[in-house]
Amino acid sequence: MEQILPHLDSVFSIDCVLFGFDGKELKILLIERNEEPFKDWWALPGNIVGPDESLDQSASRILYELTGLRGIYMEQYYAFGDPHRHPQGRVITLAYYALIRLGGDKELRPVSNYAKRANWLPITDLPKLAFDHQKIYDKGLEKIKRRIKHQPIAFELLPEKFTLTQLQHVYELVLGKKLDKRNFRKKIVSFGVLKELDEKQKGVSYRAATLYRFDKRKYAKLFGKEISF
Amino acid sequence: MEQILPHLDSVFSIDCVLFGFDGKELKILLIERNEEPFKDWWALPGNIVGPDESLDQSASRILYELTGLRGIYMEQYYAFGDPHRHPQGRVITLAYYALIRLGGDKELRPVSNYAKRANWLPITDLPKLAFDHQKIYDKGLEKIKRRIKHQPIAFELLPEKFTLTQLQHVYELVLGKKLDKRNFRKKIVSFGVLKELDEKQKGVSYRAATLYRFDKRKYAKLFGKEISF
DNA sequence: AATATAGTGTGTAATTTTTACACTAAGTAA
DNA sequence: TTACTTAGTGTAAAAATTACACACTATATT
Repeated sequence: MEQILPHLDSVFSIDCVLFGFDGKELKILLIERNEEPFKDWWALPGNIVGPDESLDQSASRILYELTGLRGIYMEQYYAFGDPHRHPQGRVITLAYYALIRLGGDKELRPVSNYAKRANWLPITDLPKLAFDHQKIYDKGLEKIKRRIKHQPIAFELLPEKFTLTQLQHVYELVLGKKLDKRNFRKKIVSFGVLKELDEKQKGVSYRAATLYRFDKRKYAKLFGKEISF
Repeated sequence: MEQILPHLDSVFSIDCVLFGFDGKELKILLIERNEEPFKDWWALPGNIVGPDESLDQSASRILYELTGLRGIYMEQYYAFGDPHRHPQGRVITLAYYALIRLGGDKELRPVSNYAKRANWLPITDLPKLAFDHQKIYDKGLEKIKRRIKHQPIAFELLPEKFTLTQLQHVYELVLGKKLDKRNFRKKIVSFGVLKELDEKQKGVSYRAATLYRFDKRKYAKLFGKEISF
């Protein structure tokens, strides 16, 4: 029923669960709040949707403002709207997730005014979160667990060139279980979306592994066909 | 960023894609609008979220108001928020779907004021829809196509007691393709969530089929394990 | 130069799952 | 009794999944 537009007080926000991978651990970006309510608590970064933005644009802007990153795969996954989720009024929030490779080159642009600091914290040891952010995070993790089985999102967590072992490591962390090396390789290669490079891994004190790259062109051709883990 | 609650004009609505099955066709419930904009167009039923409702509660209320139905499996699936999706202002809408068995017993309670009429229309022959409702519907259909492969939602479209042929018919309509009878039966029975009844189908002019019922208890036990079509 | 170390990279057999496919049985209607 | 219509069933071939172990290579250490 959209033909009547009453004058309402309501706030619509976006919260982001930014999953980061540094080669070792899965982490999420949290901010330490500097204002009431939940002053000094850790919270998911989020912001209010502007009047002239689409939701995806808004999510991209928010991600950019908080991290300086652009061009990251992001997707909305759930709306949270319990009337009491925010102590100061009705705030409906739409959750997005993003997957980001951490470390090395680009560091995060320091984050704004409303937070004391921002930090990447390992998901294995998260603090208590403000508002219903634990719920939002839980649902986000659940979502990427499902999605990594069917869509090529694991590559977003890795550098452009990566080894099969690194890729397997990402799958294991997200799915929360060990995978068999030979079977993993067989399957992931059989999808035909990896390009084997001539290059080898550098800087390791053991036999260097072959580097691969995710081949977007090949993946585009497969579209419609489902990958399945 | 939820600590500041500015005074904003924004409207948050819910639109429902109600899929109905009458034993033959898949249909959705549409209303014919009686007011500008899009007067005389067909549109998805929807309404504005009340200030003290959770989103799910709101969706249930809206479904109830529009159809008189309660206790229906509903799920939110996507938020649509293009700034220009509504010609009169910013309206962000959250889409829900519901699956309903039509016909026989309970008829729809006539629907309110803002629509000339409401009607179940077969999805094979839909009219042009108001606003971005075609997009909302498309995404909804896509969603249940995915979901019917992994979750027992097909049963919501059928009466409590149903035949395997009817069940197969539902899968075929939703997935949009023919399935092999023997393989379908083998698989669906192997999930172990159907209870075979002593009863037979009635009122057909040919051999009557055995009736089955979806066994929620058995399904609950399987939880965690994934069904897969 | 020899050795220790640590991760890379590979094949196969057994099992399970999926697919393709056609006829008889049962009930109703004429 | 016959015609009609749908119910209900099995098997063999192909494909996918699983479980499983060792030799190779590069570097670091002595």
